[in-house]
Amino acid sequence: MDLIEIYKCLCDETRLRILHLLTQGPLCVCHFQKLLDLPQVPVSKHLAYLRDHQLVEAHRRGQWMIYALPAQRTRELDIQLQCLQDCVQTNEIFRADLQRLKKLRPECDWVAEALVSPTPAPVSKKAAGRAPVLARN
Amino acid sequence: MDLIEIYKCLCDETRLRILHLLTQGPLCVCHFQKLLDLPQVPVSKHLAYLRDHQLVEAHRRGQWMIYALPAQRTRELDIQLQCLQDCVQTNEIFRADLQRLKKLRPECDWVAEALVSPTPAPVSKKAAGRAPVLARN
DNA sequence: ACTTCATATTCCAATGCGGGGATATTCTTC
DNA sequence: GAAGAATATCCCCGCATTGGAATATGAAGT
Repeated sequence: MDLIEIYKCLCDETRLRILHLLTQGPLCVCHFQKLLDLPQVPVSKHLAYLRDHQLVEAHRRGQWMIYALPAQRTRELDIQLQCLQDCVQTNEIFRADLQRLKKLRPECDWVAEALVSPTPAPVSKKAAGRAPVLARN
Repeated sequence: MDLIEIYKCLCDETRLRILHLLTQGPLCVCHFQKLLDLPQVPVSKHLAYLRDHQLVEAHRRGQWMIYALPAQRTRELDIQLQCLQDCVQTNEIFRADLQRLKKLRPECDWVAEALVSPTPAPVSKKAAGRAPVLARN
């Protein structure tokens, strides 16, 4: 049953926050590290979990992996994402996430552009001028 | 976070089916045994799980425990239950559950009445004439 | 080629949950 | 108060999931 898999993805706070952030647009791993204030490994694992269950899509651009909500979504997923939006409005944690995302915007806007670029080829360093630098793990 | 607990309750197929059935009205344990075709222990356990997380309420009436969706629901729960309804429309398993429930109706209508009865005192055998008899475990 | 950055995977220990069997509890009836 | 019906709880086992540490992969720059 598809629906169960969706709920399994949604029943973890970190994954919920990730999905919620993705409703605002694509992001890459390093952004999640900053936004969620978590080390790289758990972030990667949660993204892998979501990817394995087709709740997100991953696209490589150079050394970055860009994560986004799937372009084609099942009816269930669409409904659930909308529902999540409704539930989350009044929640402190998610509101704070949106605030942090707003501040991080200039640093991660290139992601959305890189994603729509017709050539999935690596992005040149210049184009990705705002590439983030993060400490290991 | 409240929302997470709700999702944890929803991420099991049996519990989803239980909640879905309850949206049609209150039921007691023996009905779930029949409707879900599961032994008593797992049914009781899932109901306990849902009860512990306040997704359902339990009311004793004589030797029966009647389970129902909570009279007072949080906004999140209301939204999620509505969402579940939407998602479930096209699903074979849940449609089949509704069919079985329809057939079982004469046998479990007394539950709803017992629940609204002003005196939470035990129901007399006569009033509960259709009381079910089930094999152990 | 070597280094560095970004990200993924693997290994391990801990935990939570589901199923089954047995048993306990609560209420009703006789 | 003893028996029986409805339900709950306990114990044990297996499995999925999670976090941390270490390591591997893949791409870019020099």
